[in-house]
Amino acid sequence: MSKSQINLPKTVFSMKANLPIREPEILKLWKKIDLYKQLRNARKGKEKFVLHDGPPYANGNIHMGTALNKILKDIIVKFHQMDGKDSVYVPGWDCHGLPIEWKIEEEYKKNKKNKNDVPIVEFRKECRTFAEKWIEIHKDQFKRLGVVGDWENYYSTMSYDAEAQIVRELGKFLKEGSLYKGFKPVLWSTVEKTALADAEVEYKDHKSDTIYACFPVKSSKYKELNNCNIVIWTTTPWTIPANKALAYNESLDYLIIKINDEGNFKDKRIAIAESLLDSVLKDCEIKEYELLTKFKGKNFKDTICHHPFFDLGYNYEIPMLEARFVNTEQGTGIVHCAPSHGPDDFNLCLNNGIKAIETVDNDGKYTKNVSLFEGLHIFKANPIVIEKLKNQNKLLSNSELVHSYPHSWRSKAPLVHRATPQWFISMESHKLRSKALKAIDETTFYPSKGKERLKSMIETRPDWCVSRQRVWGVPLPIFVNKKSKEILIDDEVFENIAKIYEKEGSDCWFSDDPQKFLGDRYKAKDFEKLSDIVEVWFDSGSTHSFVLEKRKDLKWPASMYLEGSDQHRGWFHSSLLEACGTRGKAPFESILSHGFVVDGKGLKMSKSLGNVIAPEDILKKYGADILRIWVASSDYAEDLRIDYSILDQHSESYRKIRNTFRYLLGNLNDNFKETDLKNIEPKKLPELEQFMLHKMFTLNSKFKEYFLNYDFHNLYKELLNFCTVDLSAFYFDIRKDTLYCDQKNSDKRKSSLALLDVILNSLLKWFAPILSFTTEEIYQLVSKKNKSIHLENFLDFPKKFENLKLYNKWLELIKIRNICNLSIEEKRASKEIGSSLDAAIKIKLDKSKLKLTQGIDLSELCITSTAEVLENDTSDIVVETTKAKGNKCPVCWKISNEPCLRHKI
RNA sequence: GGGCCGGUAGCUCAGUUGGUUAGAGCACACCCUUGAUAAGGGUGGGGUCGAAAGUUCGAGUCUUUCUCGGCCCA
Repeated sequence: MSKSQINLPKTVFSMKANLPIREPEILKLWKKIDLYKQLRNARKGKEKFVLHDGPPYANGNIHMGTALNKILKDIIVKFHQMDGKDSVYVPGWDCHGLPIEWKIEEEYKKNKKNKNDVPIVEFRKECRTFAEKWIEIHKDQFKRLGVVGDWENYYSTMSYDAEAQIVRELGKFLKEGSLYKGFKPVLWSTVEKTALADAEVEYKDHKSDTIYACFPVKSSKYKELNNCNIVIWTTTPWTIPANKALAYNESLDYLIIKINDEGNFKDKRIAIAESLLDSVLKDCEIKEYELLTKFKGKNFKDTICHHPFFDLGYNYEIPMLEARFVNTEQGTGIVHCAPSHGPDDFNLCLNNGIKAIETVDNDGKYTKNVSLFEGLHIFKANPIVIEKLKNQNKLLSNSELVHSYPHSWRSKAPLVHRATPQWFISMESHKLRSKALKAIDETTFYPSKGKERLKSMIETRPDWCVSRQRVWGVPLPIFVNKKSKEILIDDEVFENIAKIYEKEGSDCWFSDDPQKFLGDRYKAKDFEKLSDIVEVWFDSGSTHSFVLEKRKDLKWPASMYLEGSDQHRGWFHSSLLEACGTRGKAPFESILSHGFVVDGKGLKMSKSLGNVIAPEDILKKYGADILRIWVASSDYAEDLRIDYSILDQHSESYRKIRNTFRYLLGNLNDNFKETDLKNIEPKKLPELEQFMLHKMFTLNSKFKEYFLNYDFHNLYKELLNFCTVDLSAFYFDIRKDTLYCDQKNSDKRKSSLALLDVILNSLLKWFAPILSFTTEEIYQLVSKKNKSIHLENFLDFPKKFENLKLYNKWLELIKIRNICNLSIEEKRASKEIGSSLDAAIKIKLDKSKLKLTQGIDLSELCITSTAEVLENDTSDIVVETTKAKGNKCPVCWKISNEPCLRHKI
């Protein structure tokens, strides 16, 4: 009977979210209305915010890191869009490179097909098809996360115009003269037959053969060294045939000892570092010896040795060279140098006029430059080197050592340093380093620590090696004159190549007549055409040139680059260098870097630990909005933890938010009236509503500040607390009585409904960038405009909502309310009352507080049947709770001796 | 092995220039409600701030060492 008299909430908005089912339907809607196009139209001519997408590699399913990255991007893009900007997002993919080549080769192996039998062009086509396949898969996976972007017109590094522009960019470096041919050892995989990029190298334990070998002194200015043997220690015996020098440190102390043990080395004199004496004696099992001389390293100057294989035809001089990198951590204090097989060796020898030569070929076999070993694979050479040293009586001892050693991340095979011709961009010749450092200073970093990280890398990095000896990439557009050995530098030729690529892609470089690229002014027979390709970091480092600059809907530089913190050495780094080299400026105004996704304990996800969570699992179990909450609520400046208990927690928060919306919709009966906030006159509303408007005004200010600083975890927390603390436990709870039990047209009820409208509107917009699906679900329900929530703007809260004086007064009232709650709870605990409406409270306040309560119904505020306010002598707030006496109104359940004023029965 | 960053209640996070008994929400426990109901309200128990030492009248906040974790590099 009484239920018919009250206004209970009614809405079609269900409590159960069912996101995994509902979200795909919303995706269909976005597709149907072509949301991205509408977003662009809605902001035509407005200030642009361009978040330039760092291209993921088109290979394999997305993981949590990718999902985090895309969601974070999407949240930021949506924030700026709702802030009134033309917030453009063009997704892209990185397509060239080794991992895809490797996949195709794997397939060949499965099908017993030999890669060398396949024409390059055909192989490249397969790579392209492979990348295309994964782009499509990625696209669907990213869309499912709620990411809105120009999916139809995405960019890729393998598109013809991208390949063409990459050639133009390289042309700029060539023309400038900062791209040069160098020759140096690079980490080489004899399995993949390629040089490896830094990012492709992983260090793990490896068992190496170790040897102590003797280099007899041929001549020395320091007479004590004559007839002496210089002892070296190495973990790579196979590099001994390539030895060209020995290195010492002039500041170290060295010893000459005479071995007295019986055997092949009896009476032999050896030189080693003093501090390594004990370990050498132990390793070489030298028991009896005589200390002859102690001397400073500088005495090694101008000493010449013989190669241990001198008698086997290695009859050249081995000079001893001073080097600072020699230390006494391990070995003998003298280091054997093979300029073809180590960067330190290479540089030291280069500075002393000893050139590196090709000693090992692509397959890892010794070349004809290495006598006795030609054709032998280096990984099979150690025993032979050891055998020959033994035969020559130059081997003091040999053993094995497990140590950290570079391996290929793909094949897991150990790598070697091997001298190869390579192409470099100089950091110094055209001041690239200083240009880049200046550009970093002009960039805003979120978090700020990113600036130092990138800076210190640029400060110390060597020249940029941009060549790779592979096939799936953009060919280096280089012709070398056969006679003069000079590089052909001609804008017309570069542009001709670019034009050709724009039409047909870069495959033709490998198949067509070179004359096609040279044009009429040069003769193909005069030039050697390079077959190297450009390393992929140059590809992605050039995206700004073929995406930001070329597309009319974008701008250069981008407003923001956003990637994982590893990209300080990756995309941030290569983009910075490429743009500074070609344009003198960074291609970005700001950089946002985020941490890595780790498990609930802070450990990295790995198959072996079994702690891997895939985005797909989360979408199936929770839905994208929960994942988006996880992104928004985590502090991306650090690593981001995730596991199912964390997701459960966010899932609970989501329900709280959803029920907040449900309460609003229910009381509004799904009739949302969009009111212009400017038309609301706070002074005409009850104080409680005024208080809430002030709250929302300040919340909105904080919201703006947080979002402009990309401080989402604090922003989300603020919104969540508003829902739980200010709405659910306070405003909603108090206003239930009015909303349910007042006459439909009572002023107070109408005021409250008006506020509910404002709250609903605000929450929808505040949450839209994060809860993209749920806010859309609600907006479709209540908006009569048939348009997406994401097309809306954030609300502008008029200054008149701010009322600090009233706010402070109400903070005092809330303090009183809290004390009342304590008192009521006591009576509840002792079972005297149950519901707070069973209570009648007496509140004793001092004069000043008493004054505050004038015109305030504290029974309404505390949700009790009655509240009596009395004056107190002290400043204490004293509350006394008793069981309310009288009759319970069957409608509003308030207990009173008087008949209910609102509900006359 | 080196460089950088980080370790605050079970969880996600606040803690301004070092200064009173370290905060919030969630989770948990108990109670109430049954007119937001696989909802809602109230109350409460949880940290000594990764560990140790030091500087200081006073340190989560500064220094050093150690430890654990992450990223990068070798």
